Formats: sequence, C-alpha cells, structure tokens
Amino acid sequence: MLANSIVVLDFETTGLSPDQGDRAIEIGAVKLENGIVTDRFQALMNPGRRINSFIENYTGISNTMLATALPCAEVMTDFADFIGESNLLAHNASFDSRFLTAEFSNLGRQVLGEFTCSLLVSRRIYQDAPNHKLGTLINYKNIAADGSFHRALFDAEMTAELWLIMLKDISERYGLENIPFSLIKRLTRTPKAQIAKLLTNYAAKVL
DNA sequence: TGCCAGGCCCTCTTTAGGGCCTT
Repeated sequence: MLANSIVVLDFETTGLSPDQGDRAIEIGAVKLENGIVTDRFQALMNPGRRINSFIENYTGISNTMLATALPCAEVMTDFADFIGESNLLAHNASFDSRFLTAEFSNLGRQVLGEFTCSLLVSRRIYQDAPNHKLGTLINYKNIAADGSFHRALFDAEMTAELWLIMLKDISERYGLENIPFSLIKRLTRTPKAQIAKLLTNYAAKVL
C-alpha cells in the first residue's frame, strides 16, 4: 500500500457513540492517489440487532437491508485490508475515527494511518460558509451532487470532491504547488486567526 | 435512581457554558 495515498471514508451507524454500544451499519470509502480516485469500497454490515426508525429514516438503510448483510467483523476485516497504511480523511473525523477504532478493536486490528478532518479545514478556510455541514459545503462550492446524502459511499465521494477543491483553494490563495498531509495536520491544529500567517510563512519557505 | 457522546471552538473564558458537527 502506498504510504502517500489517502482514504476518504464515511460510516453510517446505529447511533453516535461506540462507547454506548453503537455499531457501524455501512462503510463507504474512496482512495485518492495524486488527486484521483483510484479505488472504492462500500458495504452494508449487520450490527446484530435492529436499528431504530430514526436511523432508518435518516440513512434510508432498513432492517430488511441489514438482515442479509455480512456481519461487521467480516466487512471490517476486508476494509482493514483496503485501507492498509493509508492516511485517512473524514468530515468530522473524530466521529468516524471513534467507530473505526472500535470496530478494528473488535478484530484485534489497529488503525495504522493518520486521520485528518475536512470539517476542521473547512471551518478555517471557508469562514463565509452558511455552516460547515457536508451538504451545505457541497452546495457552497457548487459541487454536483447526484445521489443521496447520509449513505456512506456517496458521502465519502462528496467529501473527497470537497477535499480536492479545498486543497486547490488553499493552493491558489497562498501560491502553493503542493500541500503535504503534514501541513494540513498543522493547519487543523492552528487557530483560525493564525491560518493566514501559517500558510504565508510556509509558502515563503517553499518558494 | 438517573443519566446517557465527544471533540472543537467561541466567548460575556480558563473556578464555564453552549453551539456545531457526526449517526
């Protein structure tokens, strides 16, 4: 697995907290290499119990659909092989990171790559956006969205497209040709008021 | 019994509270 690839992922789940017993019910992901989608992963998974009507309505995933899905363990084993050592990206990564860690923990596997978060980046570079929900940002950046939000693969695809546009916008705004993953990690840890200074100084060193 | 997420981020802040995001 190439260390410089990034896997953009999204979980649909039974609820908000694996610590409260919630489980994954769908994983969707796209692999980006040099700004191009080179692979995709999508699977429903059976969490071993019924999901409530809020989740059915929110995701469009029904108990009937999950009844014939493979168990979480089988799906997540395949997904662990899919992501390998790739770095990882999600919109509000703290949420997906918790579920990925919890599901991997059940398998005795570990998350090997580093996570970063498109929500934290968008709050820093799109301060004029109405809000920073994924759907709002897709509309804000005029990204064509032909599919259903709150399904894992579609949300992962949309997050990947948003990600590439954010990188392009940062590049153009600060005159950078390449934006390494390490710079994005620094950006997400930097207060909004210091973002311009961080990127301007970085550009001055590179050029 | 009663309660039940958690991390980020702002502000009327740090001896705290509440909105935003994810399902």
